[in-house]
Amino acid sequence: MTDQHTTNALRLLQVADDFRAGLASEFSSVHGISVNEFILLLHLERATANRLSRVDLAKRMHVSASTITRMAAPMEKIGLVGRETDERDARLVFVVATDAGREKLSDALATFSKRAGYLFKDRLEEAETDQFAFMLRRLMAGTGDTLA
Amino acid sequence: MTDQHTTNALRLLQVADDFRAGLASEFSSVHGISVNEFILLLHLERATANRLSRVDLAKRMHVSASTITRMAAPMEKIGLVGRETDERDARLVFVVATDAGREKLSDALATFSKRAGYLFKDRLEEAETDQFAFMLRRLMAGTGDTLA
DNA sequence: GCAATATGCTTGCATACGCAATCGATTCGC
DNA sequence: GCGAATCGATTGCGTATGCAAGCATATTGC
Repeated sequence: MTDQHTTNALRLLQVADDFRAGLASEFSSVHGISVNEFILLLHLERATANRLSRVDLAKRMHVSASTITRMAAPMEKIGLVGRETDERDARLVFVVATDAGREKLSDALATFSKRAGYLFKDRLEEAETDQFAFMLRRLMAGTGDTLA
Repeated sequence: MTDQHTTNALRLLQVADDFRAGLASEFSSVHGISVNEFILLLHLERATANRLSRVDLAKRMHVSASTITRMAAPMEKIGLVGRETDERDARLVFVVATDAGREKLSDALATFSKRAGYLFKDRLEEAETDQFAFMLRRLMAGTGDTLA
């Protein structure tokens, strides 16, 4: 009826949703940011010059460009990100991480790693962890501009 | 800097998001339902008597009870689910899959399986697929009432 | 038994998001 | 060079969702 691939996909979604839900709760109460804001900051950190254009961010995050515009606005207001323009192309508006933004990311990343530890530790052997990483990387093949 | 667990969690979210995004697109255009509506139907199918209370669905789906109320309304209107009450407890309102709902689920499940195939086929060996399933199942330990 | 508490569901309000239209800026065709 | 097409960003509108309040029903404490 349901083949192994189907089962795996269902489990993948389930595990990811569970993890994200727990993360959202702790991010909200401890760091005052959403998971998507965390991911936005993470993309900025890993980008050259700590900045990315809005459409670039949108593509990487699977959201629309308008979402980036609206997500960046309050983050600008509280000083997590700034705004820069391109000298060559006046259409581009970069989102750039500020020092406060990088610090917030660092704090949130500690929470993220802690919860990642909860998820994997005691559930996978060390060799399995490596193998899991290897398999996930292959599943991401063709996905450009990933975070990990 | 970022340990293996952190990397794996990031990749897990990334792969799941990618898969969900592609699925949402095809579900919307081909079957006229959202991914969450599909998952709701899937929960009903796997429940005894093809029905679940709203709070039960909410817990399983990581959404609030109000979301279930609002999600079920249009699905009732187009005949995918029905409404039943409990004789013992008048507070309970069950969401129950109709024949049309089960048929819709069956169609959507074919699409789901096809895309699951795209994701895993040619990327994991058969032995790895089994191992992936095994690892995912351990990662779900403690998560009650799963779909797979 | 009855008041107090808990539970299930719904609804008002606020927030997050996508799509389509729009505007300004750039690039292309010729 | 210049009009046409393209591209990046923003905004209006509709939809989806969570939280908190409200309401009806059950359960519990005494």
